Amino acid sequence: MDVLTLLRDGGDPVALARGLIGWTFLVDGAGGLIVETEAYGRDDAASHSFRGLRTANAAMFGPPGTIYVYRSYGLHWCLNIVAAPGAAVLLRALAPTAGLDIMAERRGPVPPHLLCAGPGRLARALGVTGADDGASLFDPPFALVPGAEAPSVLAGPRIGISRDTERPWRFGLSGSRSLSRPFPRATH
DNA sequence: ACAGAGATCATCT
DNA sequence: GATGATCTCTGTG
Repeated sequence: MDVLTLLRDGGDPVALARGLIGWTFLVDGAGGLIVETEAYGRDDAASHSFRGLRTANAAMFGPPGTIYVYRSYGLHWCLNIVAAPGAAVLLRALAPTAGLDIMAERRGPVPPHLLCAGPGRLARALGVTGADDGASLFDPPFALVPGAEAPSVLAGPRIGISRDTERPWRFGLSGSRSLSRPFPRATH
């Protein structure tokens, strides 16, 4: 099942998270290669959707392709793409390829490979905020460009969670320097 | 290189 | 009152 079919018909967030590695994500022309993602399911104790529909997580229950933005630790914004109602993919890191100047402006003096190396950094660099919550991936300013070929993808446990910590639902582009953290016990 | 703390707020207990 | 799908800065080895 390819990414476009998953996004059109809705489907497994794990398949979408893995499939998005190597694609390019842009907001207003700024962004880069998706090098790190995480999947969150509907019946997944680590997921914001686990306790059901709330005002803050309503966008996560929208149709496939809905943008779900939440505030993390009271101060960062993090961006998800809905795979199916209650299931989504967290975009954790990009390798910057476009709009480096505007992203550097938003992020301050950091090395280019760290501009989007982490979910909070990524949202900051792309200018994504709570105002984007509920928007559609298929409409401007968002854009998703297919990857060239099947990349080498690493998998490992998700980061920063305290429940269902062992599911290998974090995915990364092998060899990328823009990962938020390395994959210690990485598997293909 | 690694560890710890502070920032900051909606939601949950 | 505690807890996060985090980041940055600071202190120490």
